[in-house]
Amino acid sequence: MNLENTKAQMRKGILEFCILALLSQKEAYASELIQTLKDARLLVVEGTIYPLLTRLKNDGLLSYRWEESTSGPPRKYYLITQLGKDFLSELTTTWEQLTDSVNKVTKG
Amino acid sequence: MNLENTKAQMRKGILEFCILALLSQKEAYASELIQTLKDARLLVVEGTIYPLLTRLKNDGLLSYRWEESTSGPPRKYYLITQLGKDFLSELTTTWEQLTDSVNKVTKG
DNA sequence: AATAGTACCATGCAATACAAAGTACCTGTT
DNA sequence: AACAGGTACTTTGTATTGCATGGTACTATT
Repeated sequence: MNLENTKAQMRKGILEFCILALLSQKEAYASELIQTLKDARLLVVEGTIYPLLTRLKNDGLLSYRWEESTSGPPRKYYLITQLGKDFLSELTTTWEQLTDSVNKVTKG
Repeated sequence: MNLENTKAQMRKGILEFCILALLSQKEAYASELIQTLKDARLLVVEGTIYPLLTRLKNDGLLSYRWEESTSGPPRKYYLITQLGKDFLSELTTTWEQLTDSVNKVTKG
């Protein structure tokens, strides 16, 4: 039994929620999202976020546009779609219910 | 993209936490735990909880004892161990930090 | 041209929730 | 005693996801 592993498991599923939430506030590219999440103590790495962004895009929740950068290769800015906003709304409810349930159960 | 699937992913890792928390309050057998979690709107099924309980037992976080029932087959009552209590304490901290981080990120 | 930094992408593995099917025990009815 | 129904525990296989790892490509600086 490994605490780090359990932490990783707890993170499962919430990244999708966090990323949609962040992109609903402001468009961003992958490295930017990683830094934002890192600042909030939510560790994410490239190998996690790139496939996730691609999946969300393929499902129509996100779109993207390329933008040149003055300090490196071009960046892929992701934007949330209307479908993404709708889904985010449902995820918000789900998250609230989940935390409520967990708190009830674990605080006896 | 499926909401039910995402909900299931969000549940990942927290069941371990919930079960340890419930067993720290009172010993219980699997069907009893399923009912308790169901009442708290945390759906769990047999195929999920039995392997989980076995895993927690194998890792020394739980122990169990058999008890005869007057209305069916014998029941396997699980009890939390000291190691389980220590682990639960760490999971509690992890959960609090995680929800705090998610709320900060998603509430912009 | 060589290096360092930034950004994106692909592959393979490990862990877990769940569906589904199966085993076993007990009680009550016929 | 045989059967049906309910309760409880177990096993197997699948899908999904987070992550480690390695790779590609572009830019700027030296």
